[in-house]
Amino acid sequence: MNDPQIEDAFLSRNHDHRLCVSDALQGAEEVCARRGARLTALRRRVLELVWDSHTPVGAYDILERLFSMGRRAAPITVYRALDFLMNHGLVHRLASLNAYVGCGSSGAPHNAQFLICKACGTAAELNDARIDRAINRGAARTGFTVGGSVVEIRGLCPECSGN
Amino acid sequence: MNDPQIEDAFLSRNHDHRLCVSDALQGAEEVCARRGARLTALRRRVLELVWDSHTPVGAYDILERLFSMGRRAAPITVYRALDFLMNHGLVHRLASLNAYVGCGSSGAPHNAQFLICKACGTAAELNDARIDRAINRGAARTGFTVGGSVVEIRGLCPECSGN
DNA sequence: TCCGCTAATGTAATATTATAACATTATCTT
DNA sequence: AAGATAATGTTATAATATTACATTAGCGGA
Repeated sequence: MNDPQIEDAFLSRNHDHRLCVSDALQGAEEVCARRGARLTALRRRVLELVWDSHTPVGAYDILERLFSMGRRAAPITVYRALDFLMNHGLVHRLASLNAYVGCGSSGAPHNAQFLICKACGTAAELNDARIDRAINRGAARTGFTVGGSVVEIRGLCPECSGN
Repeated sequence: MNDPQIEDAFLSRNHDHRLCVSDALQGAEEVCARRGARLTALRRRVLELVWDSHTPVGAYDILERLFSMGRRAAPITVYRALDFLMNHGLVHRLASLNAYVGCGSSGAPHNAQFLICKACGTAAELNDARIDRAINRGAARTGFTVGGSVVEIRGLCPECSGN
């Protein structure tokens, strides 16, 4: 952390991220209120922990962080909170990582595509209608009726691909 | 199994499947021979068990079946065989199911899309270049460099969607 | 306000999937 | 046959997730 440019980038990214987290939490409050779903303290804290991480977090990471915040909890507690959050489209699960990320484009449960950087570990949500369309068409061609899809793309994010 | 039509379909499917398995094994032999890779008895048996199943199988299912064939084995044994088979493009892993399927369009490791029927559990490999293209373009638009992708589509296969 | 209902969380145990570390055996090369 | 390498065996354990049942918290109606 000696290069001032890197440091700046880091700080501003951190700052952005903090904003992002509070936005996400506020958004979540609203979504839940609108639906009469209860965003309890525990669920809120789990959502916060998911957002706090710059990269997808495992359920047991969340568990540890709860511990370090002084909250004793069992795995099931975390999984239940994550289930709730996923049902309300506030969090996604990445099957290829067994990990969870906050959902930005929230409001309802939905499919999305994820761009997972194998260098820095970040997972960006894509939501590209063209990919969905290609999937729907490809499936339809074989007579398959699409319910939902898991699309997780591994590679290098713009920052890490050295451009 | 009283409807003769269903029975016929089932039998012919089974028959096809048996053909399929022996084709797959023969193909695997050839691929491995060509590369100087050793398709040992164990690996061959694991591949056979994967193909024997009409639906994706878990590593521990394979383990059990090895036991029931009189072969005592540890989990790691199965995982190693599966690793070998995946490295040679003979088997795919379905991340959303933690399960494995035989690869038909074999010859080399590659990405593929999977159509997973939530009614009968079958997983069909798709290999649709248009989906790949959509993914590459969608990713490129964000500056992301694609290494590989996991595409697992859940829904109803033609047989199960009642058409 | 209090009762009773439901949803949420706690608690304990365990299932399921996967890997690490090191020993032994088989196979290939020379 | 000896030595090198690849494959498998053996044991233990890590990492992820769920089941079953008990308790607590929050809500709506008498």
